[in-house]
Amino acid sequence: MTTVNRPGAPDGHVCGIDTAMEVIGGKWKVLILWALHERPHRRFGELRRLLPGVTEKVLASHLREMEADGIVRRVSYDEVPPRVEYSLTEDGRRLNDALEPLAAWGRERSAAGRRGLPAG
Amino acid sequence: MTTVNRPGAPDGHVCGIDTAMEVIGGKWKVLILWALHERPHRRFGELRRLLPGVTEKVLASHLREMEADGIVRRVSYDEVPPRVEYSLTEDGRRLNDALEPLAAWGRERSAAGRRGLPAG
DNA sequence: GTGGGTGGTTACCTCCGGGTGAGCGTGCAC
DNA sequence: GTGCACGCTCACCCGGAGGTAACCACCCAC
Repeated sequence: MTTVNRPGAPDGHVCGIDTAMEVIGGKWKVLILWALHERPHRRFGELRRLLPGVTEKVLASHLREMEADGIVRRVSYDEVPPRVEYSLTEDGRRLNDALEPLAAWGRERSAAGRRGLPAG
Repeated sequence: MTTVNRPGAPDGHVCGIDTAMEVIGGKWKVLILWALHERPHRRFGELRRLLPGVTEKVLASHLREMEADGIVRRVSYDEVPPRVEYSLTEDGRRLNDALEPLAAWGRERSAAGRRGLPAG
């Protein structure tokens, strides 16, 4: 998603931002990242409860994509009932760190109470 | 877009990230931000040429939204032919700064050549 | 046997962000 | 009067991300 066909970079990306945007471009991905950052080794149902409104299908596909992107690690234990644990990879942790300034910006904006109002 | 109805914050946001994600959640918004960061006071047609593939409609609506979000300033000169200049507000500049680490992460990832491959 | 909890998959369907193409209103060049 | 450049706006359409709901396999508690 959000792939921009643009010359200038071999992979069609302009400035690294859109590379990152592709990775975090799912509706719930940053929240998953956040949940996994707060505490590593989250289980599927735990994540689902932490993200009220997400459906199993979407959560599962998001996690698959993030695993394929190398930012989430999935460990499945061969038990009954089945147990699966998700955690951040090193790359995922660095992505989360890179998101912190953005989060700070958002928090500032929320604190300032502006939610679509023109800036002063 | 990407609005998550979630308790815990008065505005339905969890951690500031999704506040930011809403603001930059358009297909071309980060690129507009980038173009406006490289040089302030871009004209409409200039931006269109800088973002090959964007349509007038989408560029216009993106700019309107960013203006409403207070990160872009729009100055219209009453001339013929009409001239409109776009620039970043202070908030927009800070947003761009907050995006830098993310861009660095993306550049690193591009440099590492991984584009969806599992992490090693 | 019925229900619950585990972590999914599958088949549909909805919704809206974004793409397409046209038109507008002005003045200048031809 | 025809066309162009500018910076849009409007009406329409499409694709895909995401939502809905059912189902699967397993075991335990009742």
